[in-house]
Amino acid sequence: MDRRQQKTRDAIFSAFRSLLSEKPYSKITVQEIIDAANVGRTTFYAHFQTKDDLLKELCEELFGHIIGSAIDCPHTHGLYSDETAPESVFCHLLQHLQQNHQNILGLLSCESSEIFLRYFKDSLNGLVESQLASHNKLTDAHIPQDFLINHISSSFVEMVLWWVKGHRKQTPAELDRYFRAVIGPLFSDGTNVSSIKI
Amino acid sequence: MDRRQQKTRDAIFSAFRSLLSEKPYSKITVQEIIDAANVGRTTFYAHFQTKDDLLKELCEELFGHIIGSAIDCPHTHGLYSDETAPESVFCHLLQHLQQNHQNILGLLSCESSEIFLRYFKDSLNGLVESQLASHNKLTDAHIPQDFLINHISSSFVEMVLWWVKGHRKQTPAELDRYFRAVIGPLFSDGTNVSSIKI
DNA sequence: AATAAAAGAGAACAAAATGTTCGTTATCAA
DNA sequence: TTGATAACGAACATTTTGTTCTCTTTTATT
Repeated sequence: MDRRQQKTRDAIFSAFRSLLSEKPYSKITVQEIIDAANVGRTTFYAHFQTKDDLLKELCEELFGHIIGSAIDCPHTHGLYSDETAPESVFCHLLQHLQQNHQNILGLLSCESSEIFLRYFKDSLNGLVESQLASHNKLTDAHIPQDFLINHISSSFVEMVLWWVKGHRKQTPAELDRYFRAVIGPLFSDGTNVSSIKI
Repeated sequence: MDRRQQKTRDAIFSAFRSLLSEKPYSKITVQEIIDAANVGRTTFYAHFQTKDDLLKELCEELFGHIIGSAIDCPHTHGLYSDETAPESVFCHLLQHLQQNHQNILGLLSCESSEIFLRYFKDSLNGLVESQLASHNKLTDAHIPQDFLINHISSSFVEMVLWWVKGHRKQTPAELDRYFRAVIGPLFSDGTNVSSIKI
């Protein structure tokens, strides 16, 4: 790809994210974006059809990468840790999020966070589903599988939101413990809230 | 209040909600609202400062009422049922939602559902907090109280969203069972997913 | 029934934002 | 070096917003 294209694209993304940290998505105009990015109006519309299109492409870039890292990572094994698998997928995700990866947490706490959270949850659903399939330890009390998937990924996303709203006072390991405390009891291997290691 | 005012207000709300079921909030113009409501432009701005203001007032009317009904209802007792309290708060809420109360479920599944879900969750947080206070059976495994409140109300809201997206195939009682199955184990009274009555 | 006050209708308006077109200039890859 | 491509910038029609004005209808009160 032409260097100029990539440069312009990056400048627009950067300006857009900077604006998102200041004001809600709906209040941001194309004019503001191109002023901040220092590109021409024509250039913007050559890259993105609309402002919505820009937002969509940003989401895809961010969450495609973050979930991809969790799936590919060889250190993660299953929903939560045991002797053979020292690190849960979720703990890995939390660490990855905290390592300021393109400041994804900033976007999750911005005024337009709903948009990003929706993308985040949709991305997570696939991950959770595959984890449930490989760790088929569910206590089937006639609870639908997709209800559980939705419950688990929603809980994770909402926990991350709670975390960033509260200025990230906890470490990823602590958060992982909270998460296992509320999600762990749903599995049949005896893990219980009262037996969580602290 | 003058009948004309109430009539106009209702017409605008009604038109707005009808439009929300067709297209996302951001694509709805004031012109469309006043055309559908059959009121003049001046009239709209006499009632609402902006389109955002209209949305806010609609949310307040809807969720203020729905949560108020849960708090006031004498048949609800605590987070989940026992012999002396045949109906949980959440089951009552679900029934109330299903009784097509101003079609609140339609709004929770519309293209702009994020907005309503946020209001819904914020309203619920207060309710959950009061319930936790009166039923102080939490297993305190050094898990912050506000984390749990967030987890519970988020789980409820996300369950409702999952429900309406799946065309409401379950009854409120079934949903209540699902909810207690994933939330119940967090309490110290011995209720466990494997002991849930089916 | 008469009347003053309040509410709405309808047209017109400026301002802001959108998305497009065109000719020109700068930069890239070969 | 040179043809191709990307960006610039100015101008433009269009849409949406929010306001202002005059005129008409409805309401509550006497």
